[in-house]
Amino acid sequence: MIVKSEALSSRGRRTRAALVQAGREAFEERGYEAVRVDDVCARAGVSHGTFYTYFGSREDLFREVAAAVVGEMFTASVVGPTVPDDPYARIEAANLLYLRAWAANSRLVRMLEQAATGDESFRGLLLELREVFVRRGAEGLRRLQEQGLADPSLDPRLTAVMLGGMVEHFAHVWLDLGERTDERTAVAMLSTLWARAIGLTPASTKGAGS
Amino acid sequence: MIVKSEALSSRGRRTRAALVQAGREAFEERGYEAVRVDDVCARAGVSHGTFYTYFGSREDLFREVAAAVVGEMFTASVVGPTVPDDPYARIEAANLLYLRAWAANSRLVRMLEQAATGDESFRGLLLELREVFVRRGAEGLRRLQEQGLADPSLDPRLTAVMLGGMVEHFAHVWLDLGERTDERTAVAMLSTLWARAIGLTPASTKGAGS
Amino acid sequence: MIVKSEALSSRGRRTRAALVQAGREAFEERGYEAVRVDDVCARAGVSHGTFYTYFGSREDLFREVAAAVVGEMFTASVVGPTVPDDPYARIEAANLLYLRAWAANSRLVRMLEQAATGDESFRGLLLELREVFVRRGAEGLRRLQEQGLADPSLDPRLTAVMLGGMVEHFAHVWLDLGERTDERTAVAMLSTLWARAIGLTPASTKGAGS
Amino acid sequence: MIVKSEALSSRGRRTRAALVQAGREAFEERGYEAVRVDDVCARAGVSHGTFYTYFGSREDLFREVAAAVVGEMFTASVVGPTVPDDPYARIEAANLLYLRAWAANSRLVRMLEQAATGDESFRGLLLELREVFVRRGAEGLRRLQEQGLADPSLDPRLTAVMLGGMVEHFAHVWLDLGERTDERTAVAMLSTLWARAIGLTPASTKGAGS
DNA sequence: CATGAATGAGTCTTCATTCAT
DNA sequence: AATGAATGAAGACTCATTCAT
Repeated sequence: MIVKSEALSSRGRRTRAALVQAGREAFEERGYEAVRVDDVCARAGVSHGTFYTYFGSREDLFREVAAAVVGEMFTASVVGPTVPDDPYARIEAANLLYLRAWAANSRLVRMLEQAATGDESFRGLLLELREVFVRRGAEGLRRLQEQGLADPSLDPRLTAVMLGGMVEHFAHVWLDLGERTDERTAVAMLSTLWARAIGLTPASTKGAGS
Repeated sequence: MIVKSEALSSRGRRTRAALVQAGREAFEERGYEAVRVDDVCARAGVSHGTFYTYFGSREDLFREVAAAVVGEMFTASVVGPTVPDDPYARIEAANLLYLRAWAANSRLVRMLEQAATGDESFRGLLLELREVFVRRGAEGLRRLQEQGLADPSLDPRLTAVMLGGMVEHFAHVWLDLGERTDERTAVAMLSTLWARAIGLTPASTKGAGS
Repeated sequence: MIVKSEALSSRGRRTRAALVQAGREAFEERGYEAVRVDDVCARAGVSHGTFYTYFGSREDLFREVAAAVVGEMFTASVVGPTVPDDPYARIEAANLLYLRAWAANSRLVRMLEQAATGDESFRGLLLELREVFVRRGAEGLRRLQEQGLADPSLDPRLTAVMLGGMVEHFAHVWLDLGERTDERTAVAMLSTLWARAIGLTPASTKGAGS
Repeated sequence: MIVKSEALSSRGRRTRAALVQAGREAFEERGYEAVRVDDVCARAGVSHGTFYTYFGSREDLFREVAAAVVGEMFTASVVGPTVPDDPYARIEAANLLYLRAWAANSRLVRMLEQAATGDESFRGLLLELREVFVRRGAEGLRRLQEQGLADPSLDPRLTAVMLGGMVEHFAHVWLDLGERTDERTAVAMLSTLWARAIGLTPASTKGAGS
């Protein structure tokens, strides 16, 4: 049972939003299983009875948080209007956004993965999230192939899954596991590897070593 | 409190091993948090009380299981004695083992990652696991660089982190999230991308598209 | 705290009546303990808060509903002005009304019995209800005894308790437990048994078998 | 989830029996809804965790108690080997046992009725209980009819439902609602009414008034 | 060593009731 | 009068862990 915001007074909307925000922070900090409904309530400054006015369970809250996160990732990773002309620069721009999107929500996406293990609806959300990123990557590659700038023999989808996974995974290693690099170096490196892997032709594929 | 096998009678050793095996299966199937001590005992065919003869807690059991898994991954991923001469073939051989190692234990490693979130010792184990794979990858690259076969400007460690992550992540996507490919194609693709990314020079870098 | 109708505006009276009616339906359908104040409010189309404008608690509402039911049963079971001359016909007429009265409120009277277990005031109401029916039955019998139409050795009160109980109980079995008969047969049978039991003398005591 | 006695050690059996007994007393005293699992545990002298070793819920416990009660009623109401020759005496003997059986368990049967409202399995148990008593009554009547001792036009089942209901209901009124009579008078009266109602012929149908 | 009964801390969840608007 | 957000007491249930046998 989830009570949607539209059905609420402004006070209700505020309380609900506070719970979602508190939940997001709590999940982020402690992990899904470790979060108690009461933790969330305390953080949001409401009694635990109030929680159940808006959500039927911790799972319902997480569903909401996860949906918000996925939505944000979609938004945040759209390459803006000023697309560079240079293909390599375009890859780099995409990777920067891509890396930031995953990095910003690394913990929560991991949680979503856990949750997806036992719940079909979470699994659906997760697959949807991946699919958007994969499709974008695949389309980018296909365009380059059509322009004769990338190896036409590569399967766009599989390539996108793999190289996209490289970025996503690096975001996790970087932030959650403490691999030490600065963003600039990371993006340069990811982009170099990506560009070379797809056989990007122009001279723009320069080294990006340490 | 963990009672080590060495201190036990053969009957005790058998019971203990049954618990570890049962725990491993249970964790694999249901995830860390969802596994009850009783589930493990039932699966192992012993009473609850017996569990505490050997392990102080569910966490202790998981520690043991995780250590076993990590050990197996180390062993399983060592490229055998018949190393091919061809650098690309070497990369491919390594990727095959690498992919299989991650795929075989994908779920448990994910669990270890969760556990690492809240527990330093699990974090240590996880970092150790990653470090071994990263170091191997980095050394392989360094060797190629020294032989003038790979781009010398690439930072070996960071490259290994990223490309290794690509393989590891693909194992997860492939097995846990149902991305549909056969192993042969996957390994060919991963190896192609890897080889190109590091600028492997010989003609051995052939296409591996769909 | 119960706010009586007299003290209310006509709008208030309407709201109050809606709550009583909704409560009656809810109690009937789901049983006392299973009814939530919110169910009643939803059914009455008012907010929870409003409930407490009129009633201090669910118990207060039930008290009101029970009183209404008891009142109706008193009214409904009064044998009308056209009393038949024939004693058997009179018994039959009374039994018909009696059966209908209990049948119409079977569930609510059962609830009242439950409530009476733990609350003196409900117990009082219940005893009052029974007493009215018992007294009526006893008086009927006494009149027949005085007229020499019924066995004078029967204790009127105890007989009324028992035979009245037979009717009341049958109403319950019939409606709540699904004993299958039609009303006509049931009334004929109850009346036959009743008439014979009190030794009603005239030839009017005809059979009423299947 | 109910753990059956057979699967338990003698200590377990004792604990389980204590819970059933405590539950029975608690239900009897306070009514189904008012009984807390903790009440039962306290009464049985065990922690509330222990309760769940044997029963999955309060409902499970009640199911067990109810089954025991129904079983006892079956046993207790069987007319012994020394059946009197006289039909009236037989009716009286049966009514005595019948009245005692209902009286001894009046409260619990009422509870079973409540429970039957919302749960099919309880409803089944209740109907089974009633059916046994109804069938016995009906068979007794049929035998008398065959012997030419009772009105052959009466439908045995319906008659048994009604007259049996009279006894059952009187047990309730007598014990739970405080109708004041002694057992001897009650049984005499019930038997007289019963005998006359079915048109028992012999002279043995003597008055039983106050 | 193995057993399984017992324990009780920890959580979730419900719902009657209050109260500011 | 009516609303509905907020409250928190009350209870159900789970499960890791202990311990007597």
